[in-house]
Amino acid sequence: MATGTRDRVIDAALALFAERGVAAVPVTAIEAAAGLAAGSGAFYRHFRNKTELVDALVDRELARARDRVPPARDEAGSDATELLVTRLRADLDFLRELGPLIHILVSERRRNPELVERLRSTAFEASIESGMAEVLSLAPPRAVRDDPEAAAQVMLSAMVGFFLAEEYYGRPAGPVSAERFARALAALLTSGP
Amino acid sequence: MATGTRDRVIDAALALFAERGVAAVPVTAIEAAAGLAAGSGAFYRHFRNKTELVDALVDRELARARDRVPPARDEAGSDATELLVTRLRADLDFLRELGPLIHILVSERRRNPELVERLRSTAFEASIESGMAEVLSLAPPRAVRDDPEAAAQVMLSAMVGFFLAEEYYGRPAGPVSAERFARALAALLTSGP
DNA sequence: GTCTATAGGTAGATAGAC
DNA sequence: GTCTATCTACCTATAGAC
Repeated sequence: MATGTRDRVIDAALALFAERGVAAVPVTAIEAAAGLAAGSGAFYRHFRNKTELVDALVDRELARARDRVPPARDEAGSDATELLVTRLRADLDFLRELGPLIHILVSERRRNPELVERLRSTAFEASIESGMAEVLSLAPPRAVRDDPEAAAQVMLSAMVGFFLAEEYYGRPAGPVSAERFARALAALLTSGP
Repeated sequence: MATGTRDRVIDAALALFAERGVAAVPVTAIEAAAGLAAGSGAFYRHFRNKTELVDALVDRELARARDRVPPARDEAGSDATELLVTRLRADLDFLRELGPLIHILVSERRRNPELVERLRSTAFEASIESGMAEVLSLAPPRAVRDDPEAAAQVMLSAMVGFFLAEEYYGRPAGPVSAERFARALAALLTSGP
């Protein structure tokens, strides 16, 4: 059916865009990957053009990310550092799931600045806010209490920086594993006077 | 003279690539920006093709970055946190200077994986190493002493994450300024038991 | 080395049969 | 809705005069 094909096209495009970049994937390749004849204009029965496909793809994937249910946290028998390590690991897994979408958003930022602003004013600010609440709930050291908002941005920036290094280099960029990284970050944010 | 034009072409390309992305800039636009007639093949007297231009550009800019002389640090009357804040601010300025090159490297990573690996095994690992030495020299808290390598990667990741958010969003992404950010990060890395 | 002119290729998008 | 066929636009790269 029609809607089935439309979603197959989006699925195919998502995989191809993540692997090669939006600009480098011709519509014909998307058609082929979606089970349509390459070079037939079948694609254009579902999207006016490639730009509209990217918009639909980003909308669909952002909505999917927004609807994600955060895992309930199990506080039994854990100290503040352990609780934060658990959260950071979950956040990193979430970032990894979003990897393909993130690459597309980065490469499309010039074509769609309005989307960038939407993302900043929702995802970014919400992350700072929830990070601040989380870290303040964990008996934080003075360096965090002095400026919780800045500490939350340090936490978010470190996570994003670690994730992007992993993605960019195609593997852990150095000898520090995700586990070790999360533990070091959590220790900095929860230990001290 | 010949070499003069070649460098003008690289300069023009660097600016255009940073602004629009490598793939979106036709050779004709580079010619125009370099003071050559658009559509004349004058470009091809200096580079075999666009790929070779990108390679030359990246080589030149990486060498320029490598040859940068780090500013001597003035330790008079400063405590550990202040010293680190100063270093972090200088590092952020350096990242900002490298902005155009970084965008190009990111967008070209699929076309030139060998360059990515060269960058990882030199710039990334050197940054961790020097960051580790720096932070250990500043009477660090236990969280840093426990795993200095991981703490150094937290520092590097936070800096890169902050910088990239600024670049991606086209302005400071949140209410936390670079100054506040550097101060919070330095406090986390130098205060505590 | 730079120009005018152009060949040749690739990708976006449409027309019309089925 | 999907196909075959094709039109158009743009871009890379070359030829040959100056």
